[in-house]
Amino acid sequence: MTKEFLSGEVVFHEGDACRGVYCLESGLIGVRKIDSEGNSFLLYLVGPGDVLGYRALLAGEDYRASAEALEPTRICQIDAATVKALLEKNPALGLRYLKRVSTSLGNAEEKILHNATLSVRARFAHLLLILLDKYGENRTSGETDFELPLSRHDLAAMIGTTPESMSRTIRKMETDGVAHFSGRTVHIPDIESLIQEFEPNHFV
Amino acid sequence: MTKEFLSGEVVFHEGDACRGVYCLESGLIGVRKIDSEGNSFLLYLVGPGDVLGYRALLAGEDYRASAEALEPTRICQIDAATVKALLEKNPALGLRYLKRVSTSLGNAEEKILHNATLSVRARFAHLLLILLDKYGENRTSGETDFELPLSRHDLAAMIGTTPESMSRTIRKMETDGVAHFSGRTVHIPDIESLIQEFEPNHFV
DNA sequence: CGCCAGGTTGATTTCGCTCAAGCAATGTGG
DNA sequence: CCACATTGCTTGAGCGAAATCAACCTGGCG
Repeated sequence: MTKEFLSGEVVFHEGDACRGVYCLESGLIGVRKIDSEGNSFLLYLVGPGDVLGYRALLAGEDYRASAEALEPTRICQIDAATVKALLEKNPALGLRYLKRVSTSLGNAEEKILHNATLSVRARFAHLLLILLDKYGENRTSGETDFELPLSRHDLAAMIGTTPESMSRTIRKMETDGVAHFSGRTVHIPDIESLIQEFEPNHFV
Repeated sequence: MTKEFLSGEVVFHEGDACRGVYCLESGLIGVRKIDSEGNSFLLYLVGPGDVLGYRALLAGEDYRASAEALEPTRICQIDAATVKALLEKNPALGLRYLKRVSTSLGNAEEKILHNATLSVRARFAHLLLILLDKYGENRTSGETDFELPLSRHDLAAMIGTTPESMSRTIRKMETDGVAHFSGRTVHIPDIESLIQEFEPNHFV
C-alpha cells in the first residue's frame, strides 16, 4: 500500500507503535529526535530506494524517533507481519539486515565521537562532504556545485547546533573561500580543502 | 580458548581485523574510540557474561574501536568461522542478534541527542544512574552507596568531557548535596534528586 | 626519601548559545 | 494593487559552560 506525504507531514512519531516498515519510492524523509526542551536533532536522511523504520521493528520497540517528509514523498508500507514472515522464511535476509544494522551502529558510534570532539565548523564540513557524496555529482576532488536538500534549520539540526551558529559558520566559510552558498546551492572551489577542515593531518 | 588481561592491556585495537568474538568470564572491558587529536571517548563497558566485538564481525568490518581491560579480566575467544557457522545453522541466533544490535543502535542514537543537548552535569548524573543500576544494589529511590568501576579520567571519557571538568562537576555536586565522593566510593543521599538533574520536568 | 600517576584547583580563553532585532521573499486579505 | 503578516535567514551583543594551560596536591611505591 503506497502513500503520499507533503513537505512537513509526519510519517510516524516518536513513541508510536511500529506497524511495519516503509520503502521510499521518491522524495526525502528526515529522521528526527526531539528532547524534552524542544531541541531537535536530525539523525539521518532517507532517500528513494531506502527502507525506513526497520530499526524499531527489529528491536521490537516503539519508534524512538520521528520521521518527517522534507520533500513531497511517496512511500509504500509493508506490514510488520509480512516482514516477520519474510525474516523467518529467509534467513539470508536476516543476515543482510544484521550486517546493515551493525554498520549503522558503527556509524552512530562514530558520530558520537565526532560530535563530542569536533567544532561546529568541522562537523559542517563533514556534513557537506556526505551530502555532496549523496546529492552531488560524483566528484571527490577539485571543484563542484550541488543542491542542498535541507533548510538552514535542518542543516543545523544535522550537526547538533543552532540556526544562528549555522549561519555564522556558513558566512565564515565563505569569507575563507572554502565554499559559497546561494540559497540552497553550494559551490565548492576545492573539495580537498573542505576535507582539511575536519581531518587535521597537521601533525608530523 | 581463554585468555587473561591485566588492567590497561588491550584486547583489540581500532583498525585490527576482526578474528572472532569474545565472551567475558570476569573483569571489565572498556570500549574506546580515539580521534586524530588524541581525545578518547569511552563508548560502553563490557562486564561478565557480556559478549564483546560482535559488531565488527556482523558488519564485516575491521574494528572501529579499541577494547581495553579496565580490571584484570578473563575472556574466552570464539573464532569468527565458528560464529559464522553457528549463525548459518541457527537462524534464531541471528534474529536474537538482530534484536540486540537494533536496540544498541537505538541507544547510540539516544546518546547522540543526549550529548548534544545536555550539560556535563546532567550527563554525569545520568551516567551515575546507569552505573548505579549496573554496579550498585538494586535501589531505584532513596539512599545508597556504591563503588565506581572507573577512574576520573574514564568517567570523563564516558560523557565526553575532560578530567578537569569532571572534577569540578563532582565538587559542585558535593556542595549541592546531590552525591558524595570518596575515592571511587559514591554516596547518594536521594536517588530521586539525581534523576531530577537530567529530567527537567519542571514545566507545567 | 623522592618520584610519579592520578586527581584537584585556579586563571584565562574561547566557542557556541541566547536573546533580540532586522531583512528579504512569499503569501493573504481588503 | 497595496498594507500587512508570516516564514526563513542573517546579524549583532552579551553571556556562560566548558576547554585549555599551568600549578599543585597526595598517596602509593620503588
